[in-house]
Amino acid sequence: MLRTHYCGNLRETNMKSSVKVCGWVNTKRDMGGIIFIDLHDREGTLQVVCDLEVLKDKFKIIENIKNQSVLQVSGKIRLRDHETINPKIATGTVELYAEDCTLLSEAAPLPFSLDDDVREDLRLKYRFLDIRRETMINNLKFRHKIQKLTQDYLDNEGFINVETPMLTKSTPEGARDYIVPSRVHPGEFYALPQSPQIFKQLLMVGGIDKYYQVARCFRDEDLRADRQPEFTQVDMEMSFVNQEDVLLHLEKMFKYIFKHSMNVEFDEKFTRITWQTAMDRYGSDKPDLRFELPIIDITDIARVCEFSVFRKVVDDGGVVRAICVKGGDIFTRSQIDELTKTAQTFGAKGMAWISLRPDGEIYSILTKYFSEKDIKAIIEKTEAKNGDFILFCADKLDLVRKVLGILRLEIADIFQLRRKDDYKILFVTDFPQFEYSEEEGRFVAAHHPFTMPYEEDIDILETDQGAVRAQAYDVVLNGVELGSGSVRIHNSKIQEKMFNALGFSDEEIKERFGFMVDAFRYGTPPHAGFAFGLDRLVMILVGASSLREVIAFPKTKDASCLMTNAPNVVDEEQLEILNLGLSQKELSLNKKAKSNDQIDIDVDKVAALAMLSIKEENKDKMKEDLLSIIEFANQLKEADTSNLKLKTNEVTNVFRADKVTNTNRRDDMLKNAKTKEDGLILVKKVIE
RNA sequence: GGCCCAGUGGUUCAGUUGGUUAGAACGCCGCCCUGUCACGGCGGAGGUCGAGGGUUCGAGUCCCUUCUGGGUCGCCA
Repeated sequence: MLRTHYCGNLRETNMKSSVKVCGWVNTKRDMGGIIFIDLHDREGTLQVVCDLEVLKDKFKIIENIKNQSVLQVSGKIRLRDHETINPKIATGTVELYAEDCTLLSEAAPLPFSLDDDVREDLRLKYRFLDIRRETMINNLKFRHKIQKLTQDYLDNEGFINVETPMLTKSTPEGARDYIVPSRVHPGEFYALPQSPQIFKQLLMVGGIDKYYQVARCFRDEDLRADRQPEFTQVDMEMSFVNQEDVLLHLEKMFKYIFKHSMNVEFDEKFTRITWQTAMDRYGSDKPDLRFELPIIDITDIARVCEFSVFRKVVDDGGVVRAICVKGGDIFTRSQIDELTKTAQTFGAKGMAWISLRPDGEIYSILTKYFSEKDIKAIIEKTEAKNGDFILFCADKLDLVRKVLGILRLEIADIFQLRRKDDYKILFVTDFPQFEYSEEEGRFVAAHHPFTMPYEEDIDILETDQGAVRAQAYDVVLNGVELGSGSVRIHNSKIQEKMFNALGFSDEEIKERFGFMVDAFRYGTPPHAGFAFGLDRLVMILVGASSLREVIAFPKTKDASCLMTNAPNVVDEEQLEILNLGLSQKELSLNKKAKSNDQIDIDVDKVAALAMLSIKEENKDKMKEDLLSIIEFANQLKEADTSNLKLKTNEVTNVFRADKVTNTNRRDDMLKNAKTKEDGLILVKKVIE
């Protein structure tokens, strides 16, 4: 047995017992004849006392031990003298008096300190070390807890955990898919699932009745702090339920999770608001209700006011809306400028405002455009009092909603109304069934094409698509969309209408989800479901500002992995097996000449790489350098370096910086490069 | 694809209107120390200032290009 206890779990109750612990050496305090070591494992830190008199020969192991080495220590747990108690650690009242020790693994100096805040790229490159930090371990532990609580809840409610395929078919109407080539079927591809949507519905047809899965999902879209290309959803589906049943289930589930993970209880029922209300009152389909700050429509006042800018907007079919900020008169000029800048960033032409001074004076650039009557009407409508600040946005409906929605959040931040330990969770219901896609010039499914519209809206499915409301709902926590779900269509006739409304031809229906339409002919229960992003929930609950803090091995902004260097180039043989070829265009577009890939030295390839790394407009300028690198590459060739591989950025560096004149640098690179083995880039000649 | 921010020994940072040999802390290496807990003391090594080009008598500092990472808009049913 390598150990009897975790370091972090030892307490006074373990006094005088013989224990064996293993862990990483966090710090060493060497007093000469006695050395203190903070030994750390996932449960915490324990002070180990190493006495020369006791350890004898083994003492030199401790004397020479490097930070972060892995050490096994056995000995007795002793109570610390009162004055040597360390209140900063949980084990602070005890210490391990070492009787024997073994160095299990020596550690090289770490590339960064585990105590410092360190550059993101370093953290990701050495993620295995980054995870060793207490906060990361705690985040992952917490994530596990949330996942387990969710599963416990669903298990208890009679849900069955079923796995669905990762290699599957492209999902309709969604984000871009990650695709996987098939060796057996040349020229054909699987898609990685964006969600198990279709499969879970087919499980309902199969009679599973209540299903859940902690499912990995993939979307090939650009990343954000709260968006990773692969992420985890807790996915569920139920048969013989309506929307109300699902919402009650979700409410119960989230209350269970919050109670047992955060010790947070929600006394009342979750707030429910319709999408329409959310958009009008808060300018967002995921409103943050930790504060109110509602958006107020003053279009009617604007229509007849004396300010021509507002009037014109209204005449053109736009709206004018306002936010009244209680106590907003304290805004400084630069804060107002910031708000205006935000409004403009999101497309507003400007941001009008009125400040009501505490003494009742009205301060605004609008005073000269507005009549006293207008201002009075606005103050009345927005219920503004002395000391308040009213800001306006006038434009098309969508833009006004968006801009005021964002300003609302920014204002809340100024007043620090978005506290991390405050949790407001709500349902947004009655999403529109369709939204108009400018890009495609047609209505597309707002949720997905299997979403059930309200009964009373079925008649207008094909005639007034913009007005159809779906039985679709989101769960929103503190302004973040946690997840969404819907009642599904289980009636072939309605499904057919839906496809028609979306403009699918019979051919397309058959090709894209023929199997599903077919399956629904054989007895489909009414069903509905939901899925929420596990990563996002955990992120919010641990108070992190990026998903990377709660995912063990996340990707960077451009969806690559700094640790493994994925994605990378595969060799020609693999491509051949898959019957894949890369076109010239792909080669120069997909930047396989990325810094971390490596290449065979070949005159053409080096030249090609050089060309790839230069922008078109700079090519003439760089021509001379290009000749240098070709010369350099030739020299390498003559030097019999057929197995030589270099990092591509090293190659470009050579050609840019050294121009083959710095022989020391070149020799260094040769030495360095020979030790690198993997990687092969297929760059064809692109200079013509 | 657009916009914004950052890049200075291993790490975190400082670096004045452009001006001697680029500093500090931690870490690392060597020596001393039997009650420390971010131990302490003495000594030492370590830097193409991300890269290239330009302006200048002179660039870490100004300009252009480029790489890397982050944030954001578009995008994300």
